[in-house]
Amino acid sequence: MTSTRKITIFKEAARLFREKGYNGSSQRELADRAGLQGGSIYHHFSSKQDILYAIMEDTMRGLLHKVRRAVAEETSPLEKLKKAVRAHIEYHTEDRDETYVADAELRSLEEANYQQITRMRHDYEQIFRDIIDEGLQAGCMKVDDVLLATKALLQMCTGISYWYSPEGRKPIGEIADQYVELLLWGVCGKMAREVADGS
Amino acid sequence: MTSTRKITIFKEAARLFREKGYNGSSQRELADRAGLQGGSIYHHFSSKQDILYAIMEDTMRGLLHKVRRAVAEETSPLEKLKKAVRAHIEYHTEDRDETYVADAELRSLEEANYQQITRMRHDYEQIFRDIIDEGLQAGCMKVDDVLLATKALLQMCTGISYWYSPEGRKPIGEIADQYVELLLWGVCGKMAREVADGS
DNA sequence: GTCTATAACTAGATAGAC
DNA sequence: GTCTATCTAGTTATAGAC
Repeated sequence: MTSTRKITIFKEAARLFREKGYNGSSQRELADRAGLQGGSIYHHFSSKQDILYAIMEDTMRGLLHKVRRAVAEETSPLEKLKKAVRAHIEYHTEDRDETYVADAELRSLEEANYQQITRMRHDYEQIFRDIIDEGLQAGCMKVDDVLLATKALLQMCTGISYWYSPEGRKPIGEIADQYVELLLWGVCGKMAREVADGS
Repeated sequence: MTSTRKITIFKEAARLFREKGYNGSSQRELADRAGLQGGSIYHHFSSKQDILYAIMEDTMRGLLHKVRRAVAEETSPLEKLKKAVRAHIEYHTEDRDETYVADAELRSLEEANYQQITRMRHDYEQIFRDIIDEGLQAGCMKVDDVLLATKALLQMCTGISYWYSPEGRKPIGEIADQYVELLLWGVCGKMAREVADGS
């Protein structure tokens, strides 16, 4: 992504696709928002599908990178999970248009692109699955089905990009903290923990 | 929904919209799947948007009805939450095409329809918000922000309609049980509970 | 690198025969 | 109640001027 024009098209596409969906967005409206005429887009991207794929690929690559880095700093499964979830949430609030599109438009990808992005999504989920596996072995976590717990966890956190707004009442850090608390302790666990702690 | 033909179009539309999205689905393909010619659809529905609205309205009404009934049987907040979540999950697996569309195509609704469905969604979320509020007051639940917890909870459970398949390895009842466990206790809470119980 | 013009096609919806 | 034929408008993408 060298030229600034290409970046503008990329960002405006993410915003437009988020608002109206990939199939509900026309190349003309995208061009209009990016400040050029319809045909000019094809100098920067070979097709509308090409733009969608760029958004998806960039997002998955960014997520993989950020979460792997966050996890690498830690050794305990609990700290790894906290860091991973925070990184996931930060990315989903900072680049919320792109992550929303990456999450909602899987079905709009053509076959080859779909295969590639699905592979990256699988690698991404694997990071979380591995952490929970470690947590079970270390005895600090307890779930019946790791795959199910991973899906549930990610769906809950990904959902933030559906409603989060930077103008909202709560700063990102607080939202992330509360999601971590919910994931670790649920709506009841904190009571049991206080009993266990004798507080 | 009197005629069987209308029901067929309704069901096929839910399936098609789920697969390709509202804007990615053509009236002709829908007609084809429902076993009639393009123009014939307009004898049963006045427009494509009308079909989408029917799916959304029917789904929200069904969810409201089912979850309210489930909650009405119980008095304790904990049992209410369990029943409500199970009802939500059951509905999302039984009518997974409709619930998927109802969840994913909000942005494809025209203004007046959007307002109506958003109102129903608000009422639906209110049921869960009220239960958690009761739980806090009764002292059997503990969360920092009820609104945030409600959103997180529903997003996690709604996500089931994105991956659930009736041919899958796990029966619905088991999936629902494990989601309830996760929501109540998180990935760590069950350890603390065992300590508290002295087991 | 951006423009205008347009080709080739597909969309939702309607009209009138049966 | 379903068909066929068709209208109008919008779609992605390309071509060639500047």
